[in-house]
Amino acid sequence: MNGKATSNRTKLERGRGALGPALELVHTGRAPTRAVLTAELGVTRATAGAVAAELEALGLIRVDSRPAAAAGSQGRPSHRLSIDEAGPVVLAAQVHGDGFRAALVGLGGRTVATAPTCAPVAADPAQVLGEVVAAGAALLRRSGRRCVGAGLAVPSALAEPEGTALNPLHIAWPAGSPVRDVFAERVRDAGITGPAFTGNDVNLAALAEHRHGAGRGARHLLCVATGHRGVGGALVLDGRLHTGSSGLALEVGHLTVSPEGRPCHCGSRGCLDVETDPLAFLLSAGREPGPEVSLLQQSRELLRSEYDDPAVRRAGAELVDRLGQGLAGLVNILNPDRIILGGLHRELFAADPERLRAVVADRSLWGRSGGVPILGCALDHNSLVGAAELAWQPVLDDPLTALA
Amino acid sequence: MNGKATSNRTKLERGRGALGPALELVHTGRAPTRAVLTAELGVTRATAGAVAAELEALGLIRVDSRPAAAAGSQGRPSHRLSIDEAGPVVLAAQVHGDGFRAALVGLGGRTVATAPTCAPVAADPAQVLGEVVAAGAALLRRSGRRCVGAGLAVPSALAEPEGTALNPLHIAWPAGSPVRDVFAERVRDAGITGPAFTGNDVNLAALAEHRHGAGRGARHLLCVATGHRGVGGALVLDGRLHTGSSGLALEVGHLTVSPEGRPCHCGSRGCLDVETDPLAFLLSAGREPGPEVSLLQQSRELLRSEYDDPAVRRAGAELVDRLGQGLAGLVNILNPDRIILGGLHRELFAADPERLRAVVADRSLWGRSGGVPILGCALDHNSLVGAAELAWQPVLDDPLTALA
DNA sequence: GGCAGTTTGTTCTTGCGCGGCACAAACAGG
DNA sequence: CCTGTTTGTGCCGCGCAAGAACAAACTGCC
Repeated sequence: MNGKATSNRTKLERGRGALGPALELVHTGRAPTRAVLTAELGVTRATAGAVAAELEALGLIRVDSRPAAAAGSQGRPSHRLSIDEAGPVVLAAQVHGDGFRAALVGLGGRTVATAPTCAPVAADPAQVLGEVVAAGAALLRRSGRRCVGAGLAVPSALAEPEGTALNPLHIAWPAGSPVRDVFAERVRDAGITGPAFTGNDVNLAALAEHRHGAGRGARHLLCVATGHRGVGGALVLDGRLHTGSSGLALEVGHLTVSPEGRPCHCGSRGCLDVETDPLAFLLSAGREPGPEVSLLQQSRELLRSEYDDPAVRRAGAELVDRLGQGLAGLVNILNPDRIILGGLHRELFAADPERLRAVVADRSLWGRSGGVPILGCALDHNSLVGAAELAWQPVLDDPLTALA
Repeated sequence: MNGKATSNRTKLERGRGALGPALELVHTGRAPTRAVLTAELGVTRATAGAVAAELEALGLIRVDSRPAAAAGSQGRPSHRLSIDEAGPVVLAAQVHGDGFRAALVGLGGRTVATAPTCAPVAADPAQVLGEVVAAGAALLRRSGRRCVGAGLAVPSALAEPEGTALNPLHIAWPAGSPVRDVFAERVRDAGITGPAFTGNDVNLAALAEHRHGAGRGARHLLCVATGHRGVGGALVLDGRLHTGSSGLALEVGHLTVSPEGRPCHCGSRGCLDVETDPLAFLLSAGREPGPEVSLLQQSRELLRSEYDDPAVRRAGAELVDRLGQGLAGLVNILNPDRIILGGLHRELFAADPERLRAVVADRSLWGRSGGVPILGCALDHNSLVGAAELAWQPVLDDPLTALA
């Protein structure tokens, strides 16, 4: 007993520097066993063992002594690594046009508990954020698990480093609301431990897809999505979100994709925003948008149930062509190695994948030689999971300090 | 004597990990003294001293024991750090439409020796690169200094990771020429020690400006330049060139900047390429481009000597407006914290800086709140210096290994 | 000129993270 | 049951850097 404790002490004091990278490997599913961890970290088995033991001692991961399923290869089977199901969680929150919601998310991007969506969103950010944090705090109390931080996804560009919402979309918040500070304050007031972070929803969706979804393994990942009105973009470079020097990067909505197109409030014509969002789809298909459900839902319904209608089909093809034009422009500038589409763009793409791929390849320089892989997003609630990623980041960077 | 040698040994074996960062600080002029180095590295004085001593022992920098000029502050003056003037150099080479040339470049971006420009550029890359390497080798022999690598700047996008020239501009090389391999081979054959690198000239100019020129201190630096025909772009993110996943990033020439504009070979109209290059300027000013000197020289001459002519002035303003439109589009996507212009764009900007600044601020989202600083490039031969940076990079990353 | 105060350089000790090695453990196959 | 292979563990030592104590070089004041 005593000897075991002593050896544990020894282990605990080793491998501090590699702790973060090791946890990130387990977190993103790239280190299923200790042997793989050893190889991925490029360290000795002794160091990897010490690191894994310390992460286990911190309650973050589990090291199975007996490998459940024997690996097909010969030699001694390696210990299986997994996220500790009883480990800490983070509070993830999202505000969007249809309401707001809170969830608890563990390591590995696993949603542990979700509160029902609340609607509508009041005009006062402080009130809404207070309610969503309260919902999260209730989930936390019920779960009895430790909380190490909180993340919030908002449908607005955020000025960096202030964290004020520049253009809240589909919610009646005033532009310039200090959402980052307000959220942090509400989190603190609710007695939730750990730091609080706020990010743009499309950026966070991209981050989540990169770590746990359709973007895994991509070096330069471009995400483009349209929800209700307008188009959002995000870029993950070498595993890190690129938000630009003041948080305004990837404002892709005003790329010109149709010189003769619809007028846009920006003063130009044929912007991606007004040519490829759900409203543009409905108008192109000759439908009158109704007020009862969201434009996105109406568009989805149209695409699903009336795709036989030539007008709908033609409208879809038109939007795909415009979207392809915009993506090609982005490809020429950013040269990503993968593109992920969200919202209506994902559905349009799914309806005719080859058309979009062809347009992008045709309009981008040297697109013929290869072509960028295009995929639909693969995660449910990816903005929520992305918000959780923000909160997990300090733990991934330095577990010892973050959990101290 | 013996004691001194022993203490030197001790110093030499310390501070290995911080060696690269320290050299980079001196290289980029951010560590003029040992005290500043200590602060920038965030280490103790002892460690910084050991690092500086080892870099001096490697022949890379010099540590002046007596500070030349007393600093205005009180306390003991710190030892001055400088690049060792007798230290190693790298071979830098550049090929462009008007010829090719070789130079020797030391640390700190200082050009040590330059061979005269040779013209014209033959159609065979192997021949041209053989000649330019031979010119560099001659410089090396004459200088008697140690060479630790070679870098080449070419006017073409390079496919990564192959290093083949995709679209050689203004030189009669076949598309797809394996310039990186050919250059490396010629360098090896000439008996030049150290690895050989090849990059796009605009990218390398951006890198040089970031480290030694108008881009110093910028986090996200965007460079746009026009030489003879077409427009090139480059992006430095957190000190590293962003070339995209296959080397094709920042192909900015086909951004639409004038929907009703001139037709472009890409099939579209009003591309940045055909609207803002020297040919566009001459045509807009109503001048017939002559064959005797380059389009860039004709444009510069026109701008310098006939700026009183209303037609020239109007043409300049038109180009600035188009360029501003393109830059605004890039700002919306990349959100850089500084923009540097090269070639004719620099001259047009210098002729009326406020006009371009106003257009960019007006056309970019939230441009009013701040506005991106725009500057002309500040370095002579920035592509050449950038090519040298490529060759220095291994030394900056790990001096001990690179010089072994 | 002398003295206090400040900043920097140097030496020595200490700690600790990790590589390397030897050995034990767990599997497959003959 | 033995061999070969792969993985986990305990132990040693090395290299890197922090910290403390001291020396050195300069400013400003008396």
